[in-house]
Amino acid sequence: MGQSKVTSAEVAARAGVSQSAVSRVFTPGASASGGTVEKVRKAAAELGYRPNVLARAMVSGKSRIIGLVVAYLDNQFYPEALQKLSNALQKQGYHVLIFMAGQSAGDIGAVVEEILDYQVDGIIAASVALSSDLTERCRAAGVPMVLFNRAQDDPHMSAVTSDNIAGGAKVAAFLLAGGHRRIGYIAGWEGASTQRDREAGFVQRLEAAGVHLHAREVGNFRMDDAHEAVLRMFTTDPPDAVFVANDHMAFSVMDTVRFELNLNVPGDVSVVGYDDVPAAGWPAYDLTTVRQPANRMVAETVEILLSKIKAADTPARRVAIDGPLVLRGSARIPEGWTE
Amino acid sequence: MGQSKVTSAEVAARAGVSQSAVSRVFTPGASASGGTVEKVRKAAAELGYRPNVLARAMVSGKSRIIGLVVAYLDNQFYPEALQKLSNALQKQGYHVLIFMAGQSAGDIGAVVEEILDYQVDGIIAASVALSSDLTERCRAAGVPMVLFNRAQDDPHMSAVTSDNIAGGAKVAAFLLAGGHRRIGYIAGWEGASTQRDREAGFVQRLEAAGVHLHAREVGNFRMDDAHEAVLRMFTTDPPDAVFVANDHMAFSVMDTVRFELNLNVPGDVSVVGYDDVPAAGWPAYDLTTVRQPANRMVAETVEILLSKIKAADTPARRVAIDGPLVLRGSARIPEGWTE
DNA sequence: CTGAAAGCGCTAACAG
DNA sequence: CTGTTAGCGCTTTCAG
Repeated sequence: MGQSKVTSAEVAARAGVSQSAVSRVFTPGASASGGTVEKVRKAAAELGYRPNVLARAMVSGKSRIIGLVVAYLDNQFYPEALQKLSNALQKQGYHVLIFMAGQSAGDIGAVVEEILDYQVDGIIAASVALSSDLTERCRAAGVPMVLFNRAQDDPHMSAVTSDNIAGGAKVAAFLLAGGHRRIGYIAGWEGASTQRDREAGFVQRLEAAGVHLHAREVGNFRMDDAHEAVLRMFTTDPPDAVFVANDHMAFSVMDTVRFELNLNVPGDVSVVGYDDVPAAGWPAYDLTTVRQPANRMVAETVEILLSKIKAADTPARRVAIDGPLVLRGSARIPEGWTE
Repeated sequence: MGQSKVTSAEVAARAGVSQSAVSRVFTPGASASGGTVEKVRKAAAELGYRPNVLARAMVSGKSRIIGLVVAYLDNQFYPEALQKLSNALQKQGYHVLIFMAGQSAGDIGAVVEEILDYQVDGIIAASVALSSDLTERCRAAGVPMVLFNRAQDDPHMSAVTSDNIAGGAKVAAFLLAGGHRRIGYIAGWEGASTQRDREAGFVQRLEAAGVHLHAREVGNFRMDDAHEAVLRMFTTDPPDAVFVANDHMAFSVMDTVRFELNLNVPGDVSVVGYDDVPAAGWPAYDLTTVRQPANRMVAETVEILLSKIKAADTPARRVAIDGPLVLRGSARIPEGWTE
């Protein structure tokens, strides 16, 4: 069968030029005369030649592969991000090698090693926390990394998130303005910076108005945990509003409140989420939520990563992008509220 | 900086053996004495050595990379599949290089070429149709390919789907048993084999009972198109049941029927979907649907692909896996119905 | 079992 | 601009 694998040498032979001439024609920073280019292109086309990316990677040291670590694809925010990330990178001539990380921290280490084995040009870690020796390992290997939708204390680690503190504060202000005073919070996984920041911004703003959190339960960013959490929260002295750390859990919260507790949303209780995933806009939920500006987050991530790839000495950047509170029907809207 | 990139030669030097000895220790089909293995492993550990996958790929001709082409990650079925696919492959020592395909057919060609450039060991095409010259191109390149959740007429092309014809038939039988006679169908994108098969199985079973499709509109597997489609379908002589070609559209259909048409589901109209994505089980939709057995589909896909990689002469296989109709609350359940 | 040697396909100096 | 010459880091004969 036609195991075609055409090499540059074969093209060279057919074009009557040297092998390196062929290489030059296919190398962006080229330098070949019009005649050569034409002859080579013709021969290449006839033979169906395409440069072997791996061989190129070996010698150039650039694989044009970006390793992407992801954990949960269940939360619709991630597939969306993955798609945008992949598209943006593709547009720049890079491709994404996917690594599914288990939740365990030890597991993550193995995953990073595997990534490094592929000589990736960079790593994007979405929704995962890296230990400091892991980040050190990457630095040692000379592979830039940027955290997506998660931040870390290490100032040398680039990270792109939405402005979770401001987001949490917005929700607090909104709920307060709506007249809510018995406000509950369903937390995400406590190891996540996003969870901590959303809660911090939220609580701070509440406290600033002299309002204390009425109730707090942990949902770990999981629907089932969120389900249990709401049930606990409503057993005694139910809140009149609940801020849920992400939309994914908020759907479960709304369903539980409506169909198990038989309460009306937003009549009996207002629900606000975070992310603005597609389903938040579906009429069945119509969830008021803080939008994570995925497009801008992706653009920033790609830009930071690529500049670090181009110049290793580019300083780390930590970006928190502001996202709007999207007003929908799951929470009472204060009269005259505008933002 | 510690651009560590340790090579096998360095390990060899430190271990006091030849470079090829190091290679053997790290090559599965090895053959090295216990002493050598130990010395090498020790030196490698001390230096933090790991074989360069790309270099290995160059000489061995096996990159252990699988190219995955995907189009829509909006339909939750795909992220789920991607996750399972990636995990299963990872378990076998392979990794997934993602390629987002635009919808245009010409675009797909470019994507496949790019994939080939990476010397992938195999290709999984999810939810995309390949032209025959493209499949020919892959065959010529000696790269096996299997279609996931989409089939093609070409008998030489391996494909894994659920049994869409049987699934469609199940829905028809169920709706008929429920006493429905004015049955509508919202089609997916007509270029998709899944769409055609689901409809064929559905209509055949209906016809067998002497029932004609009451109405038919096209939703293209898109929520917005589905929205328009339902609206059209209900303007005159509305159906009392609707089979929607996938869950993704079914959510839009349910929302439209409930919140725009102010009809009751399943009171006024039964709705049945296809896929059984996570959201179908959420109380807000509680969608009766045909389950696509993702785990088994993934297992089959991986198995077919890997055996083709191991032995190029492995014949193509076309698998259609049966999935159950999952009974929930969006459609009237016939009395005494059991399946 | 082990080392030496020959490349995989390509890019990057290096002289012309 | 072009051809020649080295390798990238590794696996794989081939002798020993």
